[in-house]
Amino acid sequence: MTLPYDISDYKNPLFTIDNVLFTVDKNALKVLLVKRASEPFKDAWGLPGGFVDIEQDADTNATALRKLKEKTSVIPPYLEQLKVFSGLTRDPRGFSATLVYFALVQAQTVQSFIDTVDDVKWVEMSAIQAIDIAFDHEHIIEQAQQRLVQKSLYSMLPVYCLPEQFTVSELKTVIEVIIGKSVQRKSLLRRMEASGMFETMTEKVKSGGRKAQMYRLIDGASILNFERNLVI
Amino acid sequence: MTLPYDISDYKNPLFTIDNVLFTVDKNALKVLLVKRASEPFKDAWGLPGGFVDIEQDADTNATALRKLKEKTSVIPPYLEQLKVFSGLTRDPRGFSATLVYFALVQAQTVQSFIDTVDDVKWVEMSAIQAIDIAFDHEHIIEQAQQRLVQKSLYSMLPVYCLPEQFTVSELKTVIEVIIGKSVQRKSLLRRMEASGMFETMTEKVKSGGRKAQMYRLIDGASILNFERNLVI
DNA sequence: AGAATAGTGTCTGTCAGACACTATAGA
DNA sequence: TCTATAGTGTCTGACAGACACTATTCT
Repeated sequence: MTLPYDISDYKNPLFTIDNVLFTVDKNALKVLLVKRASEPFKDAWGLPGGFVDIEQDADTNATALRKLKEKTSVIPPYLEQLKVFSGLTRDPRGFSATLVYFALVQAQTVQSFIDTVDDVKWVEMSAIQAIDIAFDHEHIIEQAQQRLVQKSLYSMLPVYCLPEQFTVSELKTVIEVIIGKSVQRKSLLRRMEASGMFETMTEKVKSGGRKAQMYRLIDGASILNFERNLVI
Repeated sequence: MTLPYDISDYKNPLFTIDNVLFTVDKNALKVLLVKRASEPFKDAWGLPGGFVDIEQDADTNATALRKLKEKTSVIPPYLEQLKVFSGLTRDPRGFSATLVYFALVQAQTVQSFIDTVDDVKWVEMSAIQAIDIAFDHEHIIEQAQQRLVQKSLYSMLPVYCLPEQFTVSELKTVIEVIIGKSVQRKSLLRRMEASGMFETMTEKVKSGGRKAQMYRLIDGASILNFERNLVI
């Protein structure tokens, strides 16, 4: 089928994909940064991303996942669009628009891979200011963090920073690290029960005191949005 | 400053902007559609949008507003990104990505302009299926509606479908049309008071019974997100 | 037994829903 | 006065926060 159109007829803006991949590790929220190998901002740290490969990627989600897999060896269990950042001045090459995705992963599953390369690293959010960050990526990371905090107040999104099986206390800690405030264990349990998203394992795990019940996300369960926020 | 890059080095996807502009008029939620003047989908109805003009638009928001102004003569008081829809098959010209914005406007302010042209019209959401809609725009409109409903449960966003001054009953009606469920007047008043977003006018307005208090958004007040949803 | 962590019972506070009540305006 | 709409008072219900209490495991 030949159509009388050609993409190159239009002067398209530079269109890219970037990812803000978060994890919680050792009681800190961390973001994945990549050392830029080429200009602009060569040798600065930036978000993992790149151009859509229209031969290879079914859609922009596929691009985001492909780029994340390249840098971490893993497909993250949670991915959603944050927003598009655009403008004339954010990229020295001219008008650009970058579609930013926001993703979560368990630190453990990617740590060993990242340890083998030196152009990819986890950076604690509290240490971001000290790093030379490319483009407007620092601003983008802030926005992504705000979204993560907000969603963690009305959903169980933080489970994606945990292994498949986890205890209530582990979930509690991850949430507290993300939202920066302590949460009542009781409130969490009520929500876990009400959501119907989780199932209990038959084995319990030792934890320094009484053995803890293990939970896991039920296969295919989608993240439920609660009708109230946790109170900050 | 010359850099060793050229946008045309990369085979960019087709990148466009589309708008889902909603209003509430005569107890119905309506969306603005435009008759397509050219292929693909010539003569079908679609969302108002087009290409970024990198000479003219400061960013993609500017593109969205420019396109909306072209079709309605008005800059809508509320605009936010919905999301990017992308893929190989959604546009016959090849891989495409469209950044969709979601906007609200008061029906009155644009009605007289729209009446003068015949390629722009408001369509009731309940009548969408009966219309020949271009691309995946019907799917996009559904997603936008879901977002509008959701946000209307925890914010006063629907005020942007009203004139500058309005009564509690008017706001109540607009919200009920959007979320498709009745709301307690008392709940609304509590929220209006608690939000601090509104101020009362000194004059009241007649309404068939007792005169009603008029309210308006305080200048520069931003939309507050409540911590609970209205219950559906 | 003592320390540490897991888990429960239950009271309070906040705010949405419900709905009866009062207030005011026009016919 | 009757009807229509505006606006208030106040009870209930859902659910988060607080925190004391019990349970279990290890040393």
